[in-house]
Amino acid sequence: MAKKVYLTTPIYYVNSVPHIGTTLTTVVADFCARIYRMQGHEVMFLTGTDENGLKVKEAAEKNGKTAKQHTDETSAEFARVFQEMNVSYDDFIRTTETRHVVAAQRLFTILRDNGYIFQDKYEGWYDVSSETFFKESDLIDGKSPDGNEVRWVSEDNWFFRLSAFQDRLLEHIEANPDWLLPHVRKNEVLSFIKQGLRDLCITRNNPGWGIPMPGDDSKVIYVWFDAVVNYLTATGWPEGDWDNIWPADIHWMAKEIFTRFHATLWPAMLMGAGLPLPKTVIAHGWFNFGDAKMSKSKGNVIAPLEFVDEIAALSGCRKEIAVDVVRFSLASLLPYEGDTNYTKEEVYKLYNVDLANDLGNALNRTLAMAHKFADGIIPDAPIEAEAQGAIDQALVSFESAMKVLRLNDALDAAMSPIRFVNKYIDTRAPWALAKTGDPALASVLRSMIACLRTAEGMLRPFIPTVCDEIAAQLNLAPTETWAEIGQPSHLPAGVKLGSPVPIFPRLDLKEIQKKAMEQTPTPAPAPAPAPAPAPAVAPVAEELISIEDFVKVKLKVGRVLEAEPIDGSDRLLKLQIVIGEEKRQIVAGIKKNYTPEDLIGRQVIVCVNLKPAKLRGVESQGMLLAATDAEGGAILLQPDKETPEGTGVK
RNA sequence: CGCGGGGUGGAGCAGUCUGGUAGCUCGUCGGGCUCAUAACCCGGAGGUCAUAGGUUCAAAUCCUGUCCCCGCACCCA
Repeated sequence: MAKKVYLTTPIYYVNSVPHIGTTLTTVVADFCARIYRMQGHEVMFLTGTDENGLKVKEAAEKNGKTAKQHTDETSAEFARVFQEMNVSYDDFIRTTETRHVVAAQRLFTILRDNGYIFQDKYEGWYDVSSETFFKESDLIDGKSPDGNEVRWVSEDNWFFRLSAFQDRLLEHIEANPDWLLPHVRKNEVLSFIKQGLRDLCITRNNPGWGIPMPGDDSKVIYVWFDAVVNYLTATGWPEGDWDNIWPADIHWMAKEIFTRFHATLWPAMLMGAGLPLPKTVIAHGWFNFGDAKMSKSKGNVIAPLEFVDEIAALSGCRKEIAVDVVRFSLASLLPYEGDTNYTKEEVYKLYNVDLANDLGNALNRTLAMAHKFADGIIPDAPIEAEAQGAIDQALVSFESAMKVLRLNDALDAAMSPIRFVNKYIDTRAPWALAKTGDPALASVLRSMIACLRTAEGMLRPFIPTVCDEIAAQLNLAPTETWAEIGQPSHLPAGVKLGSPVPIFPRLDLKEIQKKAMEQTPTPAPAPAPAPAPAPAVAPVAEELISIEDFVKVKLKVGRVLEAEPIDGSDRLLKLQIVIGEEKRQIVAGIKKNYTPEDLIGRQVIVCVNLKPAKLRGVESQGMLLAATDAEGGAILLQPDKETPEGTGVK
């Protein structure tokens, strides 16, 4: 039996729900899975969730749930979104599953037996606030690179001898130029490795959640060390015919987990265990969201399923078609090397231009002409050389794009018969041929239909539902294998074509823009001169919260005692604030508009029950309330009159 | 000298590795067609390829310097 083609996405961290970026990675892998299946391979497509790590436990407890409840719920949400997005995964792994715990421990043991994991009394500088170890040479003026206090620690831990693999990794990269893709990323990895790989501390003290280290329950395996093993777990390793799946053919991911983990740590682990390396490791870039970075506070995070519903509602297309619209947009806007903008407006444009005007309309006009000039029957006539050439070229371009997994270029190739046919129709003008009774008409019509049939096959991995619809309107069976695309037998003559029904009703972009303007009151360039009552539409646009929700936020009056800048930060100031009896350290991003001198002695409003966070490694125990100016600078709120510190605010 | 990415017609990008007529999508202007979802097709205008220097017969592309922008540096695909 031929080895399966094995494709993976990263496992997603269960502390957030899937957004358009998560969906991008997963859907891109799905494109590949569907392409390989059509090309006759047996495919194993894996995705899943990463559920270990201390933060998972903390997040669960914060929400009053057990870690298990929390991970069950979030993991199910990922699975639901992927299913709705028509992602054809074969297995969904969760790192809390027994099979994974067993595999991770097993690999740990093998590496230890092979001498790549060693116990050491760790002695070195430890930055408590960022929970990171530093070398002597990393320290700057006796502080961590982030400017935090470090302390000398000496404790038992377990290390992975990553440094032992430096040369072998470099050799492997040199010997396999397309192992790491795209090449810009490969270059990053090369320079990262050449800087020197350090042995990695791969155990942590057991917080009661995580995979216990074999032979020592007081430690758990470091999350990243366990997470990458999932790719091996899902093959059944070390039992059964796992090597019918492993090695992975493609690990897909986004760029931030490429260099450090998938292009160095993971291959080194495999080398150390004597296991074959994945054949291709590839990272895509990020989506940005227009002017603004994606951030929850700005509310510009695109939730995939909501966006699907929105497209369906705006255009009137079916929801399953809207899913394909989003899939199409992900392929089309895929940030292969750099980052790229992903905005709803951009997707609407793609919808109209590529899907409605080009693809939908090409199908529509072709079917209409076939009915008008050939009784709706696929003519028995040769395909014109020009059309066949375009079809062949599309297949060739597709193939070469897929060699380096440029899915955006592959999509372009799949669309090319459509772009061709629109020109072709214009050049050959079937209506004119019909008028003069030109015998070429049958060939021209058949050529047009052949282009659509080709696109139906080639676009199928990207937009399967749309392609089903195209096949249905052509009254042909859906294309199943890549080999049949472009073959004469794939387009039987004499078939009675269906009637044209628009798949993508055009979007009225002007109307959408107008609506968007109404919903988002344009940010006032200056403070509004007249305190006009808030427009009635404003609360509708935002989610309403109850008074119970509001009072959860505990606000108090405080006074700034001390203020000092934080090294290396353009925005942050470290403040000591007195709030009644209490004194707190708060880190605030207000350096743009305030100097420390401005602040000392000043009264401020503080949110006192915000979860403490570390900013640049400095603990912040609350948040100052402030307005945001046009440049993103902060404008602090303060009581209108002197107020005793500690007074509640609501 | 923290790390990374980038500066190419009005907008968004490709081309840079492997030097050789500056390309794509949108917009804009003009024309064509009438089969089609006011869609489709053709053509025009618009670029000193950030900047200074160097290498070369030849530079957006290679080398050196300078300026500018963005992301990261909690978390995040």
